[in-house]
Amino acid sequence: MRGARIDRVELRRADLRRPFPAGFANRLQGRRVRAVDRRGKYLLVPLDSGDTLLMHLGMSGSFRVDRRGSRRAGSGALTIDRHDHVVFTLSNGAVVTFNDPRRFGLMDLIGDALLVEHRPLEQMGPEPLAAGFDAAALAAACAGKRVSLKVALLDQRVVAGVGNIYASEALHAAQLSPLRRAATIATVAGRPRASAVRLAAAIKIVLRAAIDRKARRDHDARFRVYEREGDPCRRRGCRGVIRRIVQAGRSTFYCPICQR
DNA sequence: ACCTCGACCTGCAAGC
DNA sequence: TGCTTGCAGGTCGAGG
Repeated sequence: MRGARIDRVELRRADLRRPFPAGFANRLQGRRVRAVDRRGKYLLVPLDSGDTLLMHLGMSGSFRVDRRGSRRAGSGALTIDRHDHVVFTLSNGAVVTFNDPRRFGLMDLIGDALLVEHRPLEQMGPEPLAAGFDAAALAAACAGKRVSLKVALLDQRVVAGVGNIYASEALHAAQLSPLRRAATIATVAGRPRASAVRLAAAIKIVLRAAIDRKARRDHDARFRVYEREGDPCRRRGCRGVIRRIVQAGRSTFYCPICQR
């Protein structure tokens, strides 16, 4: 998409999680894509018009890229799935299709002046893989929080982009119980606790490893705790059995032996 | 201001 | 086979 012009936008329904904004397709058509960025779980596509296309995949959203004119069996028409909701046709011959069975995804178009006031973006915590994210930042964000550590990690204001799988994975890597109050890793006397140091490092390691696996298209990815209820803990020397609990309506997986 | 809960949707697997 | 139930990678508004 980067550098290309958006020649055509086809909306195959009127809404995803929310309605598309007024004039969505018209405001996109003919515009050039300046960049394709990400902040937390949001995709940001600034355009030459001064608008930014804001997108979120929700739970089940995905993009597919087809090459116009590429050979396909039978006709030259591209196949359309019933959950293909938006089709972008680009000047470089690419056709980018947004598919989302559950429609928890989101597309919005926001003028740059208003973008800075966009609530979720404005309040979003630090990018975990950026230099600015460390034990001190994490500890500060957890200060005074009465929620559990697991629920705090899912709060995008604490740290950006950590979802339900990697919240559990990071806590296991840091050997911290998901049930602890978030405030228990907060700063004492100006210095982050060892638990905050471990958790900040674990988040980075777990996310980098996950991105790596995806980059290598390794679909054999094995989680250490996620979806492993009843299975043995994978920590060396630990004889624990992975447990599943529900926190804030979401599944949490952890080892009750090595996570404290 | 902070927190928890249910709602929003469809698809799939397990159990009966 | 066909029904029901529960669960799924995420927000977000209502209400406590």
